[in-house]
Parts: sequence; structure tokens; C-alpha cells
Amino acid sequence: MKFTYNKSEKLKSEKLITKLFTEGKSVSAYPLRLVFLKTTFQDAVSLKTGVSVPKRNFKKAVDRIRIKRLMREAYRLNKHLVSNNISTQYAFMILYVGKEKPTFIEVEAATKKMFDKFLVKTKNNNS
RNA sequence: CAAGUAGAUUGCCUUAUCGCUGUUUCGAUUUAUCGAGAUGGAGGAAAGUCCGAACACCGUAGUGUAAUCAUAGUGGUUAACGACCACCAGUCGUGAGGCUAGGAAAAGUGCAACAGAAAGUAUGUACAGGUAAUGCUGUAGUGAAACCGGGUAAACUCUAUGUGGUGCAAUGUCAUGUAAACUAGUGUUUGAGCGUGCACGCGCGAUGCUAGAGGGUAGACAGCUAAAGUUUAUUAGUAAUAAUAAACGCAGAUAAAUGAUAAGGGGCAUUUUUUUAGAAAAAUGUACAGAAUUCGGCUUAUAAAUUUACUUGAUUA
Repeated sequence: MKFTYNKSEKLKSEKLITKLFTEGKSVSAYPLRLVFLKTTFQDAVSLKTGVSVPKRNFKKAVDRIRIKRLMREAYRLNKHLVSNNISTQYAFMILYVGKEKPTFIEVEAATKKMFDKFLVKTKNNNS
């Protein structure tokens, strides 16, 4: 198991992001919200993920960058929960919908909870 | 010692684990990826985007005029500036110093609280003087200012000088896919082409199919980081700054790297407790803030610390 999160695992394509937001489904675990879409892409990874913090809630760039770093870190350490349990490729976008600055412990707990919900939801859909 | 004035500097550190990104070396292969190593990786304001430039494109024959906006003592610095430095003047402060609203009122228009007869078309009252006669002359009284070519330009205005626009999402190169139109070839029952992996067979099949050219979307590359560079020293200058020498080689991401977690330590401030007037312990706090083409300024935010020069007051000798 590798806790990596490099360029090929990041969601970068503008087209795919637009499609994700128009067609994707979502689960939320406050203060996080996950938008996902079953899709395919060239790179040999099972997930492509982006993170986002709205400027509306955090006006200072320092705060936004800090939260994004926490979210990326939580994703990096916990992505095996998802990647070991899915068969097809997914695009993820994790949004921070809270309005307070979080700690890493909060973000990590919310990430785990969110991934559990995601797995439950996708299984139900398949069966 | 206290209070203050003007500058300059700094902007916490270490270790471990797991990661991100640029460059580079080696090794693997699947030839564009993987693995291992080495080595760079946020600021004094990176911020606001308020000025000035470099650079790029668009506009423009050239020149002039007008409008718009900006600037406004004198001299200097600079690539340039509305920035900076020096001096003069005015003004505030006991002082060190701070501030600038510093061109023109003899082109025109406007404005002037209170007081006052009257505030810009002057001239009432009282007293005195004077005349043929008249506010013709003086004094008193209000006011910052009362006829003086008055004041005010931090009112319009005038004068002088400058001023084209858009910003790296600029701009250039490559270019998968694809609609219509264009050009060439080929084809319409003598069947091009497509699907069924190939052949056979079967099915579909006609402004069709193939190619070119074109356009330039997704994306990639260049622009992109060696620059009016940084540090130190010397010299010239009151200074801004300039010259010379030596050393250094200093982020380059793009849904956007420069981190996360844990442990330990340091400085300072505040509070509490202890105490032998030295000090010790504990708790809390430790800012503002995140590059996005690049420079020079300005403005704004900022816990706390260090330091230089000077002023005023007090005490001691």
C-alpha cells in the first residue's frame, strides 16, 4: 500500500470536471461533500480526485490553501478504503462546505465517514 | 532613569514518519513510465492593483489642435515616475522633528457664517473739516477682511508640462477529434465504403466514401525566470544614488507544489504561585499573511525582538 497522491491521481481535465458536476452524484459528511462519477480515463489509476474550498466562505488565500492541504493529506492516507473496494474508475471532487477552519483530526474523521457512505451507496446501486 | 522623535534589521529552531514539485545522475524496462540517489522549493509585505517601466499585440503616414486625466517652489537622482533626495518658504511642536492645501486673483463666473448700515454695483448714522453743490475728505463703530487692481483657485477656471488602447487568460509554435462549405480522386445496382476480428457468406448502403487544404476546440510546448540581479567592501557625493572589485548562481506551480502528523527545545510578553530584593515553576499567547510574466515605487496589515542617532525632563558625580 502506497500513500501517494501525485499528478496522475489529480483531477485536472476541465471537461471531466464539468461533466462531474452536471452528471455526478454526491454524498456528504459535514463539513465535507464528495461528488463522484463513474467514468474512464487513460492513466492507470483507479481514482482521480480534486479538492476545492469555496472562496465565498474563506476569503483569505492562506486559509483556503491550508484547508486544501489538510483535505489532500486526509485523502492520501485513507484512499485505500475506496480503491481496494471498487472495480471501475471514478472521478472524485471533494468540497469543503463548512465555514470554520478545521483541524486535521476533524478532516480525517469526516473523510473516513464519507468514504463509508460512498461505498454503501455504490453497492446499493449495483445490486 | 522616564517620556518621546527619526531611521535600520529580524519575522522561531531541531528530529522522526508519511508525502508534493522543479532540475539532474544511475538502473530497469512496457520508450514514457517505474525505482533508487543527489540537489533547489514563499514574503517583508508574496497583499491592495494605486503610479512608473520592460515585454507583447492592436491602432496610428507625419504634424498640429481640442477633449480627458494627471502633475505644479528651486535644484538634483533614476531606465522611468505622480517616486526618492537636498535646500528654500509656509505652518504645527518646548524640542528632536512632523506636515504641504507651495503656478496665476491685472481674463471671466461664483462664494464669504456671526457681527455690521453696507461683504464687492459700496457708503448709512454721529462728529469734524471742506465746497457753488455732492460721501468730497477724515475720525468713530462691526469684523479675519470695509475700496485696496481686497480675500478665496482644499470653487469653477486660466497657464505650463505630460498623456493612444489592451494586458502573459498578452503573443507565438505544434495539434487528437469534429460541423458546414471548398479542392482533388473515386462511386451510385457493372456496388465505393461500413459492420460481422481476417477469408467466404450475410446485412447495411448513396450530395456517399477517401485524401488534401482550412479552421484552431481539448491538450502540449515556448513566453518562464540571469534580472535596470543579490551580498560584501572601497571610492565619489550633504543625500537620493553612481562607479569599481570580489563572491553567489537564488521557486517556477497551472482545479495551482513549497506540506501533514508526532515529539522536543528556544526567545519574548502577560497572569498566577513560590522566594533569600538575584531568581524559579506553571499556564496562556507567539502576528500579518501564500508566489502566478518580471522589475522600481507607493499604500495598507503585522505578535514580538534587536539596534543606531537625537530631543525634553529628572537624579547622581
